[in-house]
Amino acid sequence: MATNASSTEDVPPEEAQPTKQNGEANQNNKPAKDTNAGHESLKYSLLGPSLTKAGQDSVDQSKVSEIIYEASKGSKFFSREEAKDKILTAKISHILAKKARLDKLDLTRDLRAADTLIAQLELSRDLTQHIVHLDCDAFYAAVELLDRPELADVPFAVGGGVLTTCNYVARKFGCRSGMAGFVAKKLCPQLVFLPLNFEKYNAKAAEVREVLAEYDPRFESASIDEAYLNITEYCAEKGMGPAEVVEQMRREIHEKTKITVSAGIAANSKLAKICSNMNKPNGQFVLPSDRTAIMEFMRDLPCRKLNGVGRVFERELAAVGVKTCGDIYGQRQYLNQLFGEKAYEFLMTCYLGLGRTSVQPAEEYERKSVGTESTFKDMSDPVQLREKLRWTAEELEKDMRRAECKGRTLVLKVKLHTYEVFTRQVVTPKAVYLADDLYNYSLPILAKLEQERPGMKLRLMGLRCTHLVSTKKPDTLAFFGLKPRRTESAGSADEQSGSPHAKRVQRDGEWEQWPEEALDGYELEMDKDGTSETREQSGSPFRRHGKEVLSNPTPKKAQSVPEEEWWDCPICSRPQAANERLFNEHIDLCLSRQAIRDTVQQEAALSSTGSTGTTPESRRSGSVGEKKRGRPAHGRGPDPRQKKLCFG
Amino acid sequence: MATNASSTEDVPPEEAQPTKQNGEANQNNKPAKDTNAGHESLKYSLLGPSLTKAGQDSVDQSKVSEIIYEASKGSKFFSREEAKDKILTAKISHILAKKARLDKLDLTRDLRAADTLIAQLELSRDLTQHIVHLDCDAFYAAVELLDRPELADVPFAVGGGVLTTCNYVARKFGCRSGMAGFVAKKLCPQLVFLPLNFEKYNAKAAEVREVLAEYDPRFESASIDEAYLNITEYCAEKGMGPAEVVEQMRREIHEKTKITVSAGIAANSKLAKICSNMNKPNGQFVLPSDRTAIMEFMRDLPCRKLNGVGRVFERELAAVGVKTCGDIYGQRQYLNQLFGEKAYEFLMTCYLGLGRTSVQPAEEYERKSVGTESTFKDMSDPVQLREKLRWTAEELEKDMRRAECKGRTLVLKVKLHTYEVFTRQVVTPKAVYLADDLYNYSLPILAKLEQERPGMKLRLMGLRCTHLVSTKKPDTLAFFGLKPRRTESAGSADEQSGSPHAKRVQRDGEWEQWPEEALDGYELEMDKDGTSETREQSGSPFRRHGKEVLSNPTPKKAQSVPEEEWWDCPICSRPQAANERLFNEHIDLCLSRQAIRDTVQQEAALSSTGSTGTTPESRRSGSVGEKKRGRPAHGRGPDPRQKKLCFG
DNA sequence: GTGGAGTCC
DNA sequence: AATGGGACTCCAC
DNA sequence: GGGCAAGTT
DNA sequence: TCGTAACTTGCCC
Ligand SMILES: Nc1ncnc2c1ncn2[C@H]1C[C@H](O)[C@@H](COP(=O)(O)OP(=O)(O)OP(=O)(O)O)O1
Ligand SMILES: Nc1ncnc2c1ncn2[C@H]1C[C@H](O)[C@@H](COP(=O)(O)OP(=O)(O)OP(=O)(O)O)O1
Ligand SMILES: [Mg+2]
Ligand SMILES: [Mg+2]
Repeated sequence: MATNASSTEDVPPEEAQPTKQNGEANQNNKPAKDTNAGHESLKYSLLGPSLTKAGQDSVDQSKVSEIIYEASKGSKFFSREEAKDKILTAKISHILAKKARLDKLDLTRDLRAADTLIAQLELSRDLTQHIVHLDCDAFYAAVELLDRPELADVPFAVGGGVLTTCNYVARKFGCRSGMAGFVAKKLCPQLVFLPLNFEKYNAKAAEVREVLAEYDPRFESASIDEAYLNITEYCAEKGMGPAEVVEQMRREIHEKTKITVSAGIAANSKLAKICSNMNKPNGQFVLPSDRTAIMEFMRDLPCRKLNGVGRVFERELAAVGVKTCGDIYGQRQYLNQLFGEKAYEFLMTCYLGLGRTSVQPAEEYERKSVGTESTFKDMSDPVQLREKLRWTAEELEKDMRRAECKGRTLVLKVKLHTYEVFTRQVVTPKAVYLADDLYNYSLPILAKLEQERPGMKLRLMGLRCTHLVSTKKPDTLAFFGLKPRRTESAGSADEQSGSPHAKRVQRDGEWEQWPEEALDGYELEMDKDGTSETREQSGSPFRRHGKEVLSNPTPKKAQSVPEEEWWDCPICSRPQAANERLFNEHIDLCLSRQAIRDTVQQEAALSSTGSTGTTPESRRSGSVGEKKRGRPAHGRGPDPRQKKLCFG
Repeated sequence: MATNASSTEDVPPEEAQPTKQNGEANQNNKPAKDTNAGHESLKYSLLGPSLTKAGQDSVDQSKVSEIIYEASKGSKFFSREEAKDKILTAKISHILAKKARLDKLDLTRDLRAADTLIAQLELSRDLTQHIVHLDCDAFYAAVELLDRPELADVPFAVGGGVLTTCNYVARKFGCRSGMAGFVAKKLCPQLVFLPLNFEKYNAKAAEVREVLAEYDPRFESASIDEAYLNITEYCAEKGMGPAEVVEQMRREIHEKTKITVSAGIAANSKLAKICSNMNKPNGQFVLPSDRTAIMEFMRDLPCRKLNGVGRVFERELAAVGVKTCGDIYGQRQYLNQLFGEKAYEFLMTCYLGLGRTSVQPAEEYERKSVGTESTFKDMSDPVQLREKLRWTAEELEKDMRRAECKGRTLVLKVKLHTYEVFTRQVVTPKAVYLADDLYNYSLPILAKLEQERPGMKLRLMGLRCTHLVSTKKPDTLAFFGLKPRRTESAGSADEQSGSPHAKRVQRDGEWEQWPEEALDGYELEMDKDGTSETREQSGSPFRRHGKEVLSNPTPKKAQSVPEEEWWDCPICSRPQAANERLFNEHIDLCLSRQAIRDTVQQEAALSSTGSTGTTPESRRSGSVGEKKRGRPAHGRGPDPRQKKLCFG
């Protein structure tokens, strides 16, 4: 139990700087402290990705770290982590070297560029909106607790092999999301394991959203247990303050759903997200919409708290002297060169505490991929692998049906027994979704992989479709503002096995049952003392905790919408609004689809604020919808839930 | 007469590289070749700014250079040029040093950024349009020749102190635009000097434009003697090829106006501009709208031929190994760091041979400044200087009346007897244009300047208004497409001495006569043997060869336009369309005028192609006007005549 | 925003 | 003896 | 566009 | 009890 300096807090270890001290150590030809220093960062890494985000601390991280380290030592997983840690350490010293070389250069240009950017960004600051980020407390655990009230005071976790979450009792022991079950058990031998019940979580999530819609009908579901709301309008109408509104909302959620939520209230979504973690669980935090208050808040905020900053980036930043967001300013002249344009701009907005002030329903975003993957016992037999691929393809077909789309490229993913991951993709001659197609097109690349590494032993296989084309009718949904969901899609346009199969049950995110594959059935039900050790079954078709795009529940009145006519694009076969000009525009667009897509994307990235790009979609907006200032009704933009490092 | 290597052609001298050779020379402590090397670049510089553009060569530049050098030697002007040359040489060695330091760095990121940019730009290539650049041959000279046919075969120039142009006979002697008269006389003792007659040039220019309107009613006047046309439509309608059309057009111009023009035909305006110089005079050149043809054309094109590349940039580029546009590619990883974002992007588009394919009438651009300046005998007496300032202010008032605008900031410019130039500006508490105001507001900054440099001796004084506010009614002119000019502006909105004084005579660019200031009258008429050396009088109110925005002549039918109503913005006092939404939008905008202006500007610069910014103006466009593909009816954009290095 | 430099006609 | 005038853009501060 | 690393829930 | 699954973005080649 090495009680080294600064290891009782969840702060990252100091980077071993190539200083004189280190040089001296090398002179001795004996890296005395190096073994230890190596452990430092590795141990920190082993703490897992969800470290600071979990909210509750007051845990002796050094003990936790030690236990995890001991539990992990020697495993293949550990080796892999070790290797990655080495690589990262090398990468960081490379960064530092580059910074040193950069220092010899004249950086005034970069400095001024940064200041210009800051000034420009500052102009875009909007403090007029009240954005709320809501996050359910220990969500899966909370849901499970409703059915198992006796677990209220005992530490328990949801998920077996890896914890998806655990209750706050368990967190006191150091248990966290993403932690291996057996490690958690070491940390907390009394820990109870519960299996996953996605239906329940989805149903509960729907209940919560039901309440949210009253406060902002255009709220944005950011994940199964999170949402953003813009309550500016609500506050104005009701003559209430934001904190007051959120208290009421949280009370109402608690009453109606019996679960507790935490909330952050701030001028933009990035800040709100950070704030929702401040008073977890069952609390809320208001960051005043005041420039200096925001700047001070950011100044002392550890970078790791930022939404796009994980273990790796945290270490890299710390190495160049950036630990808090306030530190960013002092290093602004390096950041572009060291970390690239995107990260640089992201960090700038973070330093300033800027973020999105728009909030848009999830169904206005375009899903970009559908996939499935599973872990299994090490496998190298080619026949078995083909069986597994077949099975994976069938799983994927189900998901594709549910998603109502096909894919034009197929990605095969494998993880070796060493935890090395490889992916290989093919573009299919046509958009596919049937298991047969998925299998037949992915088989060759699996074969090629086998050839590349003969006798490879797999622990995971996955398939994913990208370059999706929707088979849903309401492709242009967003153009006309929030259209109610009952499209029912009696489509004849894309007859190719049109799968009018997927009917959604209203508002609980369920769908018609698919024939449950009878499989390696571990239908485990863990008892409370956690003795019956069963492998988690993650192959259930209800395992979704990924992308499930549901309409926001309509709060009161259902608005009526005229029945539109649709024309199908001969190129992409997506239905289009029956308007000649628009249709032609779309075809033009489609003809150089990818090219234009890339261009637009890059442009959007370049021009940070306001400018709307050139797609016909964006051209269309502006005539209908909310005229609420600062909350324009966007057409399908990028997915704001994702923490793209880009501001906006 | 030093006949040094490579001095018989108009190529710039080699930069004295800081190579070993140079280092050795320094060891000798005797810069043996340095004196010579210094002369090289200085002589080249003395050749004047309009070197390669003049078109005709086959002149022994070494002789010319030598004569100019000898004629200039010892003058204050020469000293100043010498000093500037030194500074530039130093700057270039600084650039080279930076490049060397850059070489120690990892430039793969910059390299890839450049390649990405190239790819992106390539996507925007539009080869579908036929753009023509027309340029009158030796324009002023050609116009003068019509009245003096006996000068056909004798070398003559227009303008006294400095030649504005000269005929092609004179050019054989090395005479050029911008050359000092006395120098030209040394080069060509027989040279005849003619005084300027701006009325004639403007009238003739209008005649030419009359013809142009038949071929493209939306042609763009780029200067008094140049225009861009998009003849794609015309070609299609008439079933003629571009070369054929342009031949016909040039023939027609020659028949109707008796002057000859040269033309370049290419896929975009940048290329067309270059091409119009290829077969001057009275010739045309077609660059095939074929990617590889264009790339090859650019590959061997000296950078100096590019519209934004002058003497200085040419030398800087040559120093880093970029002499032709093809050379740009090899150095692309350095260009951003060495020359800045704008120059970098500009050079990239040049390497690719890309440029604007849009052409828009001049009246759709917004003038940004109005000014006047004049050179005089060295003057340091404060009283005289005040008189001069007073006179300048009065000149400016006239120009402001003609321009129908006021200015919110005032720029005083002085040139010392040493040719050093200084400017000082003030923002006026309100928009001004009256001579009294101009004088009273600029006097303090003149005084301050006098204080800064006691006893300063001036050779030039100028005043310029910027941040203009128009007092014309049709502020929103561009929104409704090309509106005919007869606005007549019986304005009552801005009553403050509304100056309904400026009435324009139709289509010849003249305006009502202002009381001619009786001044130091040198009403010179030079005789053909050029013995009577008189100082050019440039103070005439008809001296305009600057910005005179005239409507394109309407080719056949005059379109009728409904009489609009105008509301005046309480902030900027500019008239606005009488539409409540638009008006409110405008006011919002005005309230944070500068801030937003800057933002938009920067954004426009950032997002290179297509994206349209966020001003209400730009939002408005798109519903009316040409639906011609690739020729969108723009709202007031930036002035494309100006060679901003930005691609667009 | 200010001042200087470069560019073009 | 002696080197223009109007306008615009970009950059560094 | 392919492959991979990183981040988030 | 034996280190998840689904999804996105960004960088590099
Ligand atoms: N690494 C993970 N893998 C799979 N599922 C996860 C993972 N992390 C979280 N989840 C699931 C389970 C969580 O209950 C749910 C919401 O996550 P999150 O909000 O981050 O934590 P939490 O709601 O469980 O606790 P809290 O928000 O109180 O910290 O998402
Ligand atoms: N410094 C200057 N350089 C060039 N032209 C100038 C200058 N000052 C005034 N002008 C006027 C006179 C020109 O006739 C007119 C058009 O210029 P420009 O087209 O460049 O040359 P040009 O028409 O005289 O000859 P050409 O086009 O045949 O080379 O602009
Ligand atoms: Mg949560
Ligand atoms: Mg000309």
